[in-house]
Amino acid sequence: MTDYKHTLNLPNTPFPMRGDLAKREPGMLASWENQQLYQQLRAKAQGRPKFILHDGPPYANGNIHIGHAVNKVLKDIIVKSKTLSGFDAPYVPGWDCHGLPIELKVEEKLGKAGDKVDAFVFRKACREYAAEQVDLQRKDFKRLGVLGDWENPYLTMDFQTEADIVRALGRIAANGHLHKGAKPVHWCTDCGSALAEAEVEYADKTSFSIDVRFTVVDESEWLKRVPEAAGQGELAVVIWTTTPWTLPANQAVALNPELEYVVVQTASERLVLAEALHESVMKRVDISDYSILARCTGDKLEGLLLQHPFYARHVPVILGDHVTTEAGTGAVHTAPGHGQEDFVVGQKYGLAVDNPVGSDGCFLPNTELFAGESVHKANPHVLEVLTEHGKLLKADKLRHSYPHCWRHKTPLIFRATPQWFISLEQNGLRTKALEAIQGVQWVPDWGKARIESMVTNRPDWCISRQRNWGVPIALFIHKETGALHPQTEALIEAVAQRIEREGVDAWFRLTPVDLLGKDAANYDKVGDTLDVWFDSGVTHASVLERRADLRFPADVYLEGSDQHRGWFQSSLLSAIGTRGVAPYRTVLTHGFTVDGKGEKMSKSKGNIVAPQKVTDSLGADILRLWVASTDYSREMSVSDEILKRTADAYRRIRNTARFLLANLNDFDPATDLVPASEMLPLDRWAVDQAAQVQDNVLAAYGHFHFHLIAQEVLNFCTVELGSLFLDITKDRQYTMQAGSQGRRSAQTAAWHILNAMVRWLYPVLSFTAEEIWQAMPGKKPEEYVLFTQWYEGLFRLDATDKLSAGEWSYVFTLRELVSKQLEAVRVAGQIGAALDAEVSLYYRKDSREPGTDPLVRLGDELRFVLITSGVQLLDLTAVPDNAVEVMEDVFVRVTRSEHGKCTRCWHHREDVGRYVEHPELCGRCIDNVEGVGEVRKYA
RNA sequence: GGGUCUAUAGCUCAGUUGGUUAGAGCGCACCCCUGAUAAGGGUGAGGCCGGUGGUUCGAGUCCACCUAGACCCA
Repeated sequence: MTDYKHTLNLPNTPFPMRGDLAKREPGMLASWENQQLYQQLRAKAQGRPKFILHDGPPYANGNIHIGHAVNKVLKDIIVKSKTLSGFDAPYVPGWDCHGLPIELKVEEKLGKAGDKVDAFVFRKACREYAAEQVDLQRKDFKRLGVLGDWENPYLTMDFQTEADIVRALGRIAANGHLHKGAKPVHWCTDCGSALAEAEVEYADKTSFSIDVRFTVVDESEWLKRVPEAAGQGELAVVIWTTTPWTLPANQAVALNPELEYVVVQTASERLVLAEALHESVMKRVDISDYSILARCTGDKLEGLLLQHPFYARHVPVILGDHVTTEAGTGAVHTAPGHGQEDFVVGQKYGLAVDNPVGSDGCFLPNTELFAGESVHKANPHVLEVLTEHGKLLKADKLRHSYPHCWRHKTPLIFRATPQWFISLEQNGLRTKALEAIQGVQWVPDWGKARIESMVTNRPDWCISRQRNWGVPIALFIHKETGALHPQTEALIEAVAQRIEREGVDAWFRLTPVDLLGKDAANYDKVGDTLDVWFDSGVTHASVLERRADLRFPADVYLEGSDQHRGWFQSSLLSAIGTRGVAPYRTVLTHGFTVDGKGEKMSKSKGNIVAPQKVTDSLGADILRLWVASTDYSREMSVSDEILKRTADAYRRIRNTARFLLANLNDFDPATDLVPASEMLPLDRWAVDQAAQVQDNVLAAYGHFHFHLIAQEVLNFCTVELGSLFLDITKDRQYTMQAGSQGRRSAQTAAWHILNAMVRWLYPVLSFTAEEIWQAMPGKKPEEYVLFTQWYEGLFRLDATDKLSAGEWSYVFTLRELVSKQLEAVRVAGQIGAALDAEVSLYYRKDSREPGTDPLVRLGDELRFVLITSGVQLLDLTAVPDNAVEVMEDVFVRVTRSEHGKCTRCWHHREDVGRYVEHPELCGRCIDNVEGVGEVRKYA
């Protein structure tokens, strides 16, 4: 048997079937870095319209987790797709570098600042620690294939940035949003200091548990609202508390507006309690003989006045959702100076934030009855006083979980201390922010309602921290009046200039005389630092406005859904507070990453997927494809199975590209490209399909619907290419003469498709797309995919085409039906490959006029479309018994071909064996091997 | 406990303004090919559309409640 294999144009490519991504991606990254891909791109994109995605800074502590990876990859996809859309889309990554978590890490090594170590030394160590963390995280982010200005990121601890943060504070003050107030914080009386949340630990403690009467001041007012409450003895609302020492600071009693309350008549008095709790309370206070006089919901009682149990003052009934029926009486003693919830509800009602307790935990000298007593020891005295006034209904002890100092292990108290706030009301910040929210596009749209309700309900923003590692609240306040220095704006600028040179230490080093001269004696230098949310919140000023490659406002902010409370809000409020407009045009949100069951990841569950592990085993492109395949607007599930499916999809896409490349191995677009008008109809159809896919892909990139892209491209690879175009054109690719029009036409289609596809893929599969690009034949218009824009060489079928899109669709439907019949015959053992078979189609003769019937037009070439050795078109009247009706009045009969098999093209043809020179070939192949070559008109 | 959101085949996702037997790709099973070969082609089996009520001639789509999960609060 003669070997004709060398006469075929078989596919060939060095592009490997397996990506080996984990091993090869790092090399590609190194090469891009050497070539300064990002910097080159910036130069190329100079002058194009800008698209600014502003990076929300991750906190510079700890390894990156899968949520970070999702966030950065999504940003990268956006930046790259916008670049391919013709924008100049810079990406400047950032880090959040100040704050408590870093301080705590440094404390572990050095001890507390001002205690074991000097504050300046401490801050230096913090700066060094943060820089190390930035390096670690940067390495992991880069490994994901995220392209950006990694050598020149923004850090909130850059001197320039620190200075700009102070300036932003100055603008907020100048615009009248700053105010000084008090707020309850966890306070350790042994430390003499506030504690952060992370320094608080919970332990069991035995406390007093008391029920106290708050007697109604004016019973007639009460009866107007609840007439049935008329009865015997005093009328009192009962509260329950475990901290008797907070009663001197009481300012109100809170009820739940929707909860049902009852007035209970006992032998001697009337008590107001929550309906749901009255039985347990009456049992606790040992009263069994009682009846219910009246009932009403809490909202009916708002504003009524009660008598403070031992001071000569009246306190109001207020309403709050925080009141529950879990414990107590359903009426909550409210001391805004001693409780977080009390403080918040107190702000709503304008209650005084009274704090009669000093930093040493003793009542201040002017505290009536209790002056000088330690709060830890005052409880029995409070009980005595209550008893004297006849207000103590019941006293008991209770063991419960209570916050303690992590160092001293002593119980903490809540104590209001002076703090700086950005006021939501005093200069209309809330109203302006709510207005600005209307002008921003929120994606998904429920993000708008979410931030709206948060801005509507949030209390003033407490921006001060009593900490060392942070940007200072660089203000001077008058020793007597507490007012800001009249020259605050100028002073802030002077301080900012020093910070620009020396960092935040400049402030801590500064003595007031340096700036204020002899006026210094009248002013105090504020020692607090800023909440780190302020640092990151004002990056619209310290980064967007400051850097020449960026601009304010950003087009897009993109973060996890938790940032409606965090960065989206801190950025909005600070931008409104400094310049009156929102810092972003669009806010995109992504969901959190969960496991395969939809549950959150945790060490204890052992369901954590680490991005480093994925990149080191499957590769970054697989991780990126997973991100792109997942609908990020809800929770994003990852598991081993999901990643395995993702890797499957990747292989399909990769192999499709590989096969396209393999068929283009001898193709030079400069000389071999067939003009669109001269391409074969099937090839034009394939390009038309690609054009449709491109429309969808570009629309999806535009709407940030990346998961549709992954589906679209995979489907295209599988169906239009794998099942149809590539399978059908193999015959032409392999058997026709290398330079024939039929083969060059197929290659031209493959060329167009590959050019389009490599760009669709790039934003997601950056490594693989670049690898494809490098493997493509011909002279490239650009060295890197990212330097190009979406491919414009695709086209749609039009009226001049020999077969319309609808006709192709009909042909392929018929092909599917024929396949089913082929399968039946194959399973029956009569054929193996489809080329072993011949097909007869029976249908109405009147429907197959040469001009109207696409099958008749295809003629003999229909056999190539069906990949069978022969096709006969016959009239319905001739249909034999063994034909199968596959659609109405269309019958198919599949038979095994009786002809010899051409060893070259594998078709079974009548003329095989007829030619002496080549007894194993069909006439078509002989023509292709040594004649002028076959001509194809359609497929 | 409150607010916001989610729930469609084993997996990832489509399902227009409510309208026929709920779709795709992957995976799975089986068959074929061996000139894409740790590839490729074909056929097929998989869904009480989270649950229960309701509105409607008609509900995966609208409403209420419930369950599970996520985020933010408390």
